[in-house]
Amino acid sequence: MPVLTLPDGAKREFEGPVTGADLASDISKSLAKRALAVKVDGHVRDLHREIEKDAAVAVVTAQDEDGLELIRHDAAHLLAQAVKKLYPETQVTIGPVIEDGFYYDFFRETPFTPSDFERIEEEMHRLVDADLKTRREVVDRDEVAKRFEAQGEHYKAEIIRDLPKDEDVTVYHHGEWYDLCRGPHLPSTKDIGHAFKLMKLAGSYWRGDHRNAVLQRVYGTAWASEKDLKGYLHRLEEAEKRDHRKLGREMDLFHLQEEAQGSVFWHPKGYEMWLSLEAYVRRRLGEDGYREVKTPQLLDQKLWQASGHWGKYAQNMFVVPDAVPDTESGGPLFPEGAFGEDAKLLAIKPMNCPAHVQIFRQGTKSYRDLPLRLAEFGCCHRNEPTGALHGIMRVRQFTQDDAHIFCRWDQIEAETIRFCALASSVYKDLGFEDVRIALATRPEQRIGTDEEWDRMEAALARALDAAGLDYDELPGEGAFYAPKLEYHLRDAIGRSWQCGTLQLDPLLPERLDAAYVDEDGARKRPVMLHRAILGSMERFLGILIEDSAGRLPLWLSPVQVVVATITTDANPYAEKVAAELRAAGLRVETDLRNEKVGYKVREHSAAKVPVIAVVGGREAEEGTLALRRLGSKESETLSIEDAGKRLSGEATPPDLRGD
RNA sequence: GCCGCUGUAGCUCAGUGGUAGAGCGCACCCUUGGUAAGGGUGAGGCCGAGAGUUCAAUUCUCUCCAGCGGCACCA
Repeated sequence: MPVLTLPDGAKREFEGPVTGADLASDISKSLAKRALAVKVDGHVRDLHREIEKDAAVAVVTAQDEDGLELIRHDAAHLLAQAVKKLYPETQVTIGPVIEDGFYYDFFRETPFTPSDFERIEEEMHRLVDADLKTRREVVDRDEVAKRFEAQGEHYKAEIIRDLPKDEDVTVYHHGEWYDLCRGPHLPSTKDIGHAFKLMKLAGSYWRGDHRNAVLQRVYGTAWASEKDLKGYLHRLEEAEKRDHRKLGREMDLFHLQEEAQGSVFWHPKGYEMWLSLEAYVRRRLGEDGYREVKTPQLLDQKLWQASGHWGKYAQNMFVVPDAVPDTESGGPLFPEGAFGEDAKLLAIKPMNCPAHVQIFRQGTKSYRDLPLRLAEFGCCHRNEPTGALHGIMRVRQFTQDDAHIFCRWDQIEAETIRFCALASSVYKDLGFEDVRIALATRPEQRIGTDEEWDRMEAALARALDAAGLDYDELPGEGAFYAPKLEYHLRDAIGRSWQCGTLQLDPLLPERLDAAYVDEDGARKRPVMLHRAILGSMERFLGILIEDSAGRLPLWLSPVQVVVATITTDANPYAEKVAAELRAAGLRVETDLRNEKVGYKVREHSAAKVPVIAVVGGREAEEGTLALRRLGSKESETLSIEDAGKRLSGEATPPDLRGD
């Protein structure tokens, strides 16, 4: 006699075993119609499986998170079913639900093309209309493995062999087709509905390992209703509009070109933005006890060998021989052996830490010098795989807002608290309110004793607690020598970006022989804290552009005001206005072209100029200007002086505001 | 690096086995117009690079390069 407790606390008793479907129709007719599955003690189960025992239950519909997940999971199956029907030689593998949709990985000699989508989608719609009922079957693992093997489904057979031995192996039938699956599933293909769409095609690796076979991945999206699907497609369009590569071109901020793959050409406007951000961070660091340094780009291979980077990361470093290239003989550019064992090789720095240790090592350091905070807007090069490059977000040359804090073990906690406070304040100033912190702890492959790891992890965790910060733990994600903190920022359209980091490092001081003299006169090793707040200037500027959709806060806008004239008669007055606004500290351009003001407004609005000051005969006579804010149709007439005061107030960087 | 797609004017994109087109932008002229496109004229292209097939290749084939989307990577 199971007693089932509904979400509202109501209890229902049944004579004997009951299914989710029975439960739904017992509650209401309309619910029975909409029921997709049933949640039993927190686990989603097939609607037609029996509930034997007392449990907390809830009927799942398309309106629930769980229901949507089921729709997407079934849509993945539907995709596989359609593909198998149209292309029987294809082997199926896995098809999980992902954010906003699903994918399915297939193995196939001839790749799919986007033009296949139409056919596949058509077949999927047909299968939905066919209303194929789902049937769950618990099967014998060896028998079913053989069955898949016999059908040439070698990947499925491999999956079965690797399933945990204590788990039931289940197969789901949708009409004639069936697939190995843990479930649960919708009662029928009809319940998937028609709000799905195949989106894109990509290569992937079997089991995510690049040494394995290449699979064809088909991405799709699926929603509870046509309206939701449309909304999603609309959101994608909106995200495309804020693509920093597109806005960077439209706003004339930067460009990229073949001859400097993965490195950014910053245009005057883009660099204006960079300089504003850099100046802000420089002030914040200066106030917080950091000293800024500048270190060499090219450093001898020997230093990278000593630091340990050569062994582990050489394949991502740019290396040049310290030899004169021979461009005249037509033979090899460098003499034989220029890259050999005894050659002098220089590497362009991929990071700043070894160089900062060199500064620390100059002269004898006392415990009184600690903590020593060395900051650098360090320009680094990393030879990223070509496939990883992406606009200015993932580049080969980038500038980190890097710093290294050299301190004693007992200072780690205080330094971490201090860093967390600074990072939070910077993110807030830059408009990021949703910031998540993660503590990445000891990985499987690591050096050092468990006691040392306990000590390091505890220090970070204590610091976070002391700072009153919530954090998630990321077990196993730490560096091989120490744990680290990661800051993840959520942007205006909900994407998450890892920016800040704080990484403990007892190893590098050891390797590069950094030491200080302690109170008792003994020579001791400092600990290094590698830390960054923005991460990379390039990437962070990209994030700011996308987060704001190009509508940057006034203090970061490269052009803050455009003074646009209505007729050329007002040009001299416009020059006067521009000069006075510049004198008030604003970045101002004039638009004196012989064009209609509507045309000018349109153009500067498209270029995301935050303020347009329109001046004509009336303004010239009165000594005023008409301010039009980006995104507003209203304009406001002010005297030049008032406008200058007000705008320069608004354009003050957040850390310099009096309020 | 791997898989797929793409590469035509500054930008967005049509198009063709017989060496090219639009819109926007740009230049010049007319227009002096009050808040998201006034009109006219004109310049601008080794159709990503190399090889092959062909009487003939921007178009078909191959190789390379780059971009895009994923995968893998991200100290």
